[in-house]
Amino acid sequence: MPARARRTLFPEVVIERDSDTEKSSDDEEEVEDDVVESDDQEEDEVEVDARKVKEAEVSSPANKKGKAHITISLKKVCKVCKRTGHQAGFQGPTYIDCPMKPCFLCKLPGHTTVDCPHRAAMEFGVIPASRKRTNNSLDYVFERQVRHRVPSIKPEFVIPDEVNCAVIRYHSRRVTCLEFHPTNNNILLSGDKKGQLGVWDFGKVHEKTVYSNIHTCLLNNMKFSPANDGTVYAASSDGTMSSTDLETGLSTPLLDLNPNGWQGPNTWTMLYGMDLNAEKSLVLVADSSGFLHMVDTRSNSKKGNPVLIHKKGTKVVGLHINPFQPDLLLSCGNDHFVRIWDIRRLEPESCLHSLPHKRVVNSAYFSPLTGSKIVTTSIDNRIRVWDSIFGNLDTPSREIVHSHDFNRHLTPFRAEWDPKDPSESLVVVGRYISENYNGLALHPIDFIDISTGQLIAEVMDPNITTISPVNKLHPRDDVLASGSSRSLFIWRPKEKSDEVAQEKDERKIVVCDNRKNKKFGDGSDDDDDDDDDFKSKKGKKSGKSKGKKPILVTTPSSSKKKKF
DNA sequence: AGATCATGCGCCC
DNA sequence: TGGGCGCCCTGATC
Repeated sequence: MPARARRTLFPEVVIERDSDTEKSSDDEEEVEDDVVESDDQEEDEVEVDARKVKEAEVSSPANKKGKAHITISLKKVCKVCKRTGHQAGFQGPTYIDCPMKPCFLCKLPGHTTVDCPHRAAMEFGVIPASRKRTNNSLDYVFERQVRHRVPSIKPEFVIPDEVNCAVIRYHSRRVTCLEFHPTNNNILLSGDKKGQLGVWDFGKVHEKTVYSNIHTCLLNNMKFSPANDGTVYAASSDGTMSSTDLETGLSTPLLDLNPNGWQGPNTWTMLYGMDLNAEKSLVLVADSSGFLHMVDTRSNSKKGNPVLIHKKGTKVVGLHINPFQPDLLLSCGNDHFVRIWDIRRLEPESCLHSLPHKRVVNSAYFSPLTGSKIVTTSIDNRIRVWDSIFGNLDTPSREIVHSHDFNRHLTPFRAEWDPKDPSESLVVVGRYISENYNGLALHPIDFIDISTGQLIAEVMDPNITTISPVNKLHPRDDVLASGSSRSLFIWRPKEKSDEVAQEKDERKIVVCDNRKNKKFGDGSDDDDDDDDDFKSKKGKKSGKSKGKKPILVTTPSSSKKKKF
């Protein structure tokens, strides 16, 4: 597997052990504080031998209030653990870990990220559950009613792996969510941290609209109305849930949890998870204090009282209605739990199942066709899979180690199903950790077979050096949409996008700069810019390959895409 | 090129 | 139980 081969790209790093490192870290910190504000005069005095510096630090009686007596160049100090003798950070496109910290990927002790076995081949990260045969009535129901809907032969996966078109700096803040139009194959909706809603016709690359007056902050989730595909519901951190007409941009607030405006951070409530129940014409939204709210879309009025579905005071970040049995609701949140509910009997403590996680859960989804599997993404760097909601739910069927750490500046990662995969085993998820790809530090978007934990494809483009935490697969076409920082990208399978490119005389890349900044292009019409802008700013961590246009996308191997 | 900032969650007292 | 502090691969801007 090429992933394994990739490992050879990592230089062997031998770090000399500093014999003093165990000593008094408190002192060190105090000294450092002083160092930062110290005077310049003595700058030249101190010399660079790390060991010497160390001794100086420990022995110097740094006076608490006044000036420090010594000035030390911080160059030789590890920026992670503040110790000397090694340094963490990028060296070219390769990140060198701080050896004092546990593995950044699997979080287990005994090795650093570079040596982590999960990094080389993802399937090593799979922790299978012991096979439990319960033979209870739910198993029986599953075998009888659901099993036949799950195809036993896995189809070939088609991986959209080449950037077909992109909108750079479309949003003025990072992208938070994406949604494909239910009937128009070329429309992609995107929400951002500022509450703006983007409508992009990626078939005619230049056609794009941004509605900026719907919400005032983070657009956390949106869904199309099943009754009318011109209407979108959106939940926002401004505490409102709205219904918007895409044609006119007219928006109606259906729920406002902060009717009295800002009364301080303790009273402000935000809306996160949201989903719809078409049968009952309900919008379900969950807030930042553990409650679920329901709104009837026929009367546009609240239905019932809010129900506490997660620990009081914690965010409920995700809701999902079971596609096969719409009375089943899945919720997940910051209390480290995923819960399954029957919305006909919604009361606190009445959940059908609680699925415990080690850390905050970013997302939890039923499988898109039969609704019988569950995939969750948690910030403990694990994707968890339950193969059947009718089976034993005590432990997940598999845990897949995957780098999608929490970072306050990134939209939380979510593993998303491929809605077209009849075997319900393909999932996309962005990767946090970077890898050295021909001299570039890139963060790929991973396609994972959750039935085995195998990494099917890692999709990246040398021009996209930012992390892509938001990804969505098209419900009908072989298209992947991804949101990376403020930009949106549409990926198609390589062959196909070549055809499309030949057929069309369209520009693929649009730079949509919301600010009045001239730096991009020459101040002329945005739409006249092209690929140069696409590449421009990038390459911070990139080593060599600057000017050339390398192969766009790599997948582990071509054979992998086929034959299952 | 380097400094600055934005600002969520875990953990510790 | 709650406030305060610290943070490992960010990204944009100046």
